[in-house]
Amino acid sequence: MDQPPKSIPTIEQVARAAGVARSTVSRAFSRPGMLSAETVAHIMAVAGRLGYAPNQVARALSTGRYGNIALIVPDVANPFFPPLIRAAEARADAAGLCVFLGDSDEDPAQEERLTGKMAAQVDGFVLASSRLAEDAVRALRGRRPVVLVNRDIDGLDRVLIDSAPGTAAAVRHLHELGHRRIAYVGGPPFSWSNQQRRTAVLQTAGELAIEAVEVAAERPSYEGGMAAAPAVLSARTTAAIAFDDLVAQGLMAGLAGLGVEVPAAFSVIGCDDVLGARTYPPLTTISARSTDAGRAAIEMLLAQIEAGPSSGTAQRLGTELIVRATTAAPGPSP
Amino acid sequence: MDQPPKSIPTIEQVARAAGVARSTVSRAFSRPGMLSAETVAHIMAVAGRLGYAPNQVARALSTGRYGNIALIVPDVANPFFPPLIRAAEARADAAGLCVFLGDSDEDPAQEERLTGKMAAQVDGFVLASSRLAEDAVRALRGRRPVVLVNRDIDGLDRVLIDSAPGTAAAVRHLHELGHRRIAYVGGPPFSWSNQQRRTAVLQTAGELAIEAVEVAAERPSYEGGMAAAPAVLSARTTAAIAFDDLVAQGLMAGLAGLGVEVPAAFSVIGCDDVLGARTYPPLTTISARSTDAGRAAIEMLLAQIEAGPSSGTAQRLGTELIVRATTAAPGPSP
DNA sequence: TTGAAAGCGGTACCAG
DNA sequence: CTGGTACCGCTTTCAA
Repeated sequence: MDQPPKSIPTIEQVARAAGVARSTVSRAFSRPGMLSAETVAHIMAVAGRLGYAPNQVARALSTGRYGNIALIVPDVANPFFPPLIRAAEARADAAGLCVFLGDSDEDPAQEERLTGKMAAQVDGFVLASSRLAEDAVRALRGRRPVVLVNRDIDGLDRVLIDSAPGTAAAVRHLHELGHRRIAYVGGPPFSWSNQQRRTAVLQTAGELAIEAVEVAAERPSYEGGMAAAPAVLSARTTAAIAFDDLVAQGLMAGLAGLGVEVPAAFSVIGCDDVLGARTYPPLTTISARSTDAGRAAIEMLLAQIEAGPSSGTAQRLGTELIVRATTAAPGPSP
Repeated sequence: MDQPPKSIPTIEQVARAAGVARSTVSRAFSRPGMLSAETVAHIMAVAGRLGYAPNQVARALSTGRYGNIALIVPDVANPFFPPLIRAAEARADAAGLCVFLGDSDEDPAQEERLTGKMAAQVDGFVLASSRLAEDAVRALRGRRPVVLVNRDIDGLDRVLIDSAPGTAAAVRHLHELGHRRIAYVGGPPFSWSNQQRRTAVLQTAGELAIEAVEVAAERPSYEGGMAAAPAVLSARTTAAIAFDDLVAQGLMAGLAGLGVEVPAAFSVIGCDDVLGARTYPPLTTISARSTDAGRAAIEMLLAQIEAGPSSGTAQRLGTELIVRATTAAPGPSP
């Protein structure tokens, strides 16, 4: 009983229904200013009634502009990315672009496959936390406009979430509370973000003349944070700044399992603010601005698509400390 | 010093250089079996020398097959969706398709805009928890293959995560623990998922002859759950099943704020298992299988793209209870 | 086995 | 301001 899917309306059908030429309909959509207001209104009404939308593929064929962009992330399920994706999507949509999403599964080869497949139908790429080798990125940007997020390659447009200010504020906050020996529970050693945070902790601690020790979380995950709890304690610290919120959350769980109360006996600070105030107690953390990053990346890409290859600008997004309830003055030593 | 991008070769140039017709070149690439071996070899050689590759967009315009699909979700940042998106992406990618991601922002109008924009460049749609009116969905499926996730429209292909078994198991679990009066903290009244969970709670409670009261969370969020805590307590229940993990998490926070310990004084069960074991204590919950749902949806869509419109199959995914640490025998009444 | 030509759905130039 | 028409690059009958 199924109707054969009635084909989607074309510009021709709209033109006929509206009693105008195809070119007029085309103009109503791309350059309405060229037409009289009534004509536009009439055409739009007819188009709306028919459920017409310009066919991007046909348009692309004739203009060489695709109206699509690609967004590649290493792992959609990592809570850092969804807000970024959402913001990028929204901004691109506002500019009339459709978004291809690619998940590289943290794998450079996969990322390269994806970019290759998509390059033929997009006007540009946003690569978030790209795992690609530097020359692969450069090669891609030779074909299409590219914007990087949290990856620092000279000569390319990029938006960098600079966690240094927030991290420094976190160390100061701990210092003011009275902590004199703190831990940094680190993430992936070669990650740009990790290096940045680590450096900020060490440097600020140095300036304040307090001790900072580094404890590695074998993986930047809840489990990794949990497993780091004993090491953090045995390092005789009274507070820890974690690579990200997940690690912080795991650390809190590990601490709780060891009978150490947060924040009474130990203070914890996360990073990225992906958990909101949803932990108990609510986690003090460093803002990540992934939403801003997503939007900014699209804006840079749009500019590049408009104006041609840019000389490669780095846009830095500041961060700050969000004090909630996992930090307090150091308690009696455990 | 940038070379002006040397325009990429077209089929026409290859044809001329090879001294054959365009159609012959076309066949060399799409149906080489139709040509003599020498012709093919010759054309391929010339094409190789010129660096020619068929233009996908032009090909799509003439064949009507795009090699793309669209996936629309109400909110990328809702933790239920990323695993689904990830799985769908992976499955589609394995089939050689690129995925457009759309975020409807919970808004039917926006969802309609997105589908309209994408319809002209995709071979089909997956609508997850679609907010579209039923006839809008039907209209869309009139134009393109469509698969629904967690939306039950007769005659359409759909994959439904059936939380009834898991929910029933949750009620039984509570009953075995000794609870005799429990609460269901509900979600959006018209949501298919909510109705299903609510029904399962009420029915199973009836079968076991225990009392179940419904408490509405004004919003299916952490805050909503938190705000429901007083109501849950004043209903004199000793345990609650929440619409989803976020609500459960909020409820736990609300309870903690009221000085009620979980699970000693009150038991809590979530739904969807989006938090893993990452709450403290780890949340007992009902599995959601969103990963399976994402993969299954793509598979149904592929089948539909291959074989033409289906008669509309519902694929149901079972669920089960995951017992962690937020449930225990009822404590002394608060 | 190969060539010629008619689209696919738009855009943009050229008249009027 | 609007209509007519030649493309965009490729696929696909239809003939030869």
